Amino acid sequence: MKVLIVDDEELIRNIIREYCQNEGYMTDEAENGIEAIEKVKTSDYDIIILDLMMPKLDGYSSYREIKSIKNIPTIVLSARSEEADKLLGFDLGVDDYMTKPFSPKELMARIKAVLKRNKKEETDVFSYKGLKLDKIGHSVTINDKEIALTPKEYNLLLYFIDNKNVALSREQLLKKIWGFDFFGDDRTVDTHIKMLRNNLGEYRNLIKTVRAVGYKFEIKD
Amino acid sequence: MKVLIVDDEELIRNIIREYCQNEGYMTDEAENGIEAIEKVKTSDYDIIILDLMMPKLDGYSSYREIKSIKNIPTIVLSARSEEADKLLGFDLGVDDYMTKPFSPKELMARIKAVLKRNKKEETDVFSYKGLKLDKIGHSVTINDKEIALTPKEYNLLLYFIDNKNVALSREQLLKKIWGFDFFGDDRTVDTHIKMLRNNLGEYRNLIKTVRAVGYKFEIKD
DNA sequence: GTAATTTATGAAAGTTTTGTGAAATATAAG
DNA sequence: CTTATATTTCACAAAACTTTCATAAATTAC
Repeated sequence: MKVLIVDDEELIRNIIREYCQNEGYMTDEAENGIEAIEKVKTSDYDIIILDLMMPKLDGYSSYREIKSIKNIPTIVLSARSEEADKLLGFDLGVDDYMTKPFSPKELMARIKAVLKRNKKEETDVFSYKGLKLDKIGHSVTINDKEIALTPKEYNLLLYFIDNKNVALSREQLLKKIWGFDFFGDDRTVDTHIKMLRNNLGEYRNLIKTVRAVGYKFEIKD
Repeated sequence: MKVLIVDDEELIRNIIREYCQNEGYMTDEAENGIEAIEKVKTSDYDIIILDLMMPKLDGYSSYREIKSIKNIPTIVLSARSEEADKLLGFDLGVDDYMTKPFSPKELMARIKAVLKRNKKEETDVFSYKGLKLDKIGHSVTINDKEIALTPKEYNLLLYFIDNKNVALSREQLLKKIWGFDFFGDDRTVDTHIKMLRNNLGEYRNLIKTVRAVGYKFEIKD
C-alpha cells in the first residue's frame, strides 16, 4: 500500500506519515498541487490524502488534474469547514472528506474504509497501463477498446495475470487451463500463446518466453 | 430511493426527513433498534441513517442484526465523538460515520456519495436510448412503442438489466430465472435468448454471447 | 561456424459451441 | 373442453474455436 500525502504544512505531513507508517503503508509526500501531479505521473499510489488549501495550485484543481491522469481514491482535507466545499468535493467524486483539525486515528479509519471499498474493484479488474481484464464481464480492453479473445486465450491471460512474474511450464498451463484430462500435444500451448500475443498488440511482450521451461507474464511494479 | 431514518429524537428525525424529501427521497422512520429491524424485514431501503445512542437496542447491535438480514448501505450518527466508536464502526463495515451535531447539508452530501458508490439500478424504470423497461408497469417499450414479451423473456431481460456488464452462465440464469428446481436442458436458455433478441429488434445486440460461458447484457456507460 | 534444440508461425483439418426453425409439450384463458 | 399462448426439446446449420502439423526462425551447444 502506498499513500501520497499532499499538504503544504510539514507538521501535518509528518503526523500523517507517522500514522501511515505505523499501519505499514509506504508513504510519499508533495508540498503542493504541481508536485503532486508530477508524483502521480511517475509513481503508483493506492490512495491520496489531499489538502485543499495549498499554494501554487489549489486542491480541487489538483484533484481534477490527477483524476484525469489516474483514477486514485482520494480523501480531501480542508481547514475551512465550508459546506459548499464538501458538497463540491463529493460531487467531484472525492471518496471522503475531513475538516481540520482532524483526528489522525479517524483519518486512518477512513483511509482503511476507502481502501476496503476499492479493494473489491481492484480484484475484479486487473489493470496495467492501457490493458484491462474485467473478470466479472469476462472482457479484455486495450486503451478502452475491447479486444476479442477466444475462451482459451482469455483463460490463459487470466491465469497469467493471477501468476504474474512466475515462469510457467507448458505442462502446468495444460493442467490448469486445459484440465488434467487433456492428452494432446505440448506445443498446442505455443499456438495459443502466439494468438494471445497477437491479440495483445502493443502489450504482446508482457508474455516472455522462458526457454526450455515455458512462458512468463512479466509486470515490473 | 428510500431512506430509513433511525433515531430516538423526533427533532432529529424531522430535520433529516425534511432534507431527504427535499432531495426527492422517500423516507421511513424508526425510534429504536427493535423497530428498525422490523422495518428492514418488511420493507426495502436503499440506505439507513442510524443513530448509535438509542434506547432498547443500541446502534451497533442493531447494525449487526440488520446487516445479517439485508446488506443495506448505512451511515452512522453519534452524539459522542469517541474515536473508539468510529474505528469500530468502520471495522464493522459502516459506509460512513458522522458525529452530532452534524450539518444536514453534509449529511445529504454523504448520503449521495454513499448511494453513488453503491449505485444499483434500483430505479423503477430502466432506460437506455430508446429502450425502456418499466418495472412497475411490467412493460417494455422501444421508441415508445410497447413490445410484447412473454413472462420468461421479460424476466430474462429484467435480470440482465439488474446485472448489466456481467457475464452470466446458463446455469446461473436457469437458477435465478427458472428456479433451482428446473432440471431441463441448458440450451433452453439459448432459445429464450433467441426470442428475446428478436423482440429487442435494433437493440438485439445489447445481449452479447460470451463463448464457453453464457451471455452478457452490455451497456457502455 | 555448424549442428542440435527449441520456439514462432501459418494454414488446414477437426472439434465444440451457438443460432435457429420447427415440432412436441405444457400452461393458461375463455 | 377447446383454443391460444408459452415453454421446452431437438436436430441441423452456421459460426467460432482448437489442435495438429510442417516449416521457418531463433537460440544454444559443441
